[in-house]
Amino acid sequence: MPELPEVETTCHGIAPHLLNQTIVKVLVHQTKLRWPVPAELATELCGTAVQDVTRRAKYILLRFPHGTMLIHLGMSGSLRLCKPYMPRAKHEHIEWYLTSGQVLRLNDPRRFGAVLWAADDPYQHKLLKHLGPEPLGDVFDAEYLYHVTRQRKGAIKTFIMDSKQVVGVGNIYASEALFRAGIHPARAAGSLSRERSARLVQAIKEVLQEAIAQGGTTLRDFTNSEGKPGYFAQALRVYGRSNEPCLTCGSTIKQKILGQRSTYYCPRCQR
DNA sequence: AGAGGTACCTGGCAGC
DNA sequence: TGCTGCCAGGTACCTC
Repeated sequence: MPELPEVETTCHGIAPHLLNQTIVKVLVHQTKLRWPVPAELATELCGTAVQDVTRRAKYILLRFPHGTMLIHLGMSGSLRLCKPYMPRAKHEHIEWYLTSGQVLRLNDPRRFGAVLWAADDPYQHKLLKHLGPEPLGDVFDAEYLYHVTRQRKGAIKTFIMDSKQVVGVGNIYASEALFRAGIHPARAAGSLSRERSARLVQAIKEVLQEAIAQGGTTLRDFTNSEGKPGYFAQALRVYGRSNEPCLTCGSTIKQKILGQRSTYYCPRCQR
């Protein structure tokens, strides 16, 4: 579930419920996420208030007076606001009790997600420090993409999924953006012209913005912070459509593995 | 430096 | 019904 639009949707959904709320209690039921959940999380947060809720790449940042909590949803994570009397669901590993009477719960079946603590500037944290520009920001433009892809022989799809180059482009939206830009996913990144770089940047921004506007993708079970599904799944043009007709030209959508990830494309529209 | 592979983990599904 | 094998939206880290 969590690609950038899902994380943005989650962030947006939880922010009003968390801002200025004091943490009453933290319960960590499972410390084994991608990295061990730091012990100070359960102690240091109590009695302090959430000052800000922001996002950097796919990390959700909750700022407190004395540090920042980083939450990554990994491959299967979700955050949900509940009433304390609602029974804890399977895989709800961490609970943050708020003065409002609500509880924020982290559910993550595959446990690829992470909850970390940054006492100092979170942007200097090891995991955030080397991230590339935000895909929806001004830094990520045609000239940038053209410049950083020069001499690169690897596939363009793998390149745009590399968070050191640009963050937030996951497997689904990489396929979708390349389809919209008419670029074959296996094409060498360095072979893109200025014009095609511009088209790809535009397509990435569009596909992400549309998905955010519609509340994220529904694949198997994505639900936003209120438990409602996203509605972008129906807008996917190539992802998950192998052997179905291309919506533009009618050719058969192909699937191949690139960088160990399933990739979908139209062999006629994408060159 | 860049490219490619591996690891972390559970659940759902197809096929037998 | 139950087993096995495969696949899944991320990404840090390792080796070549």
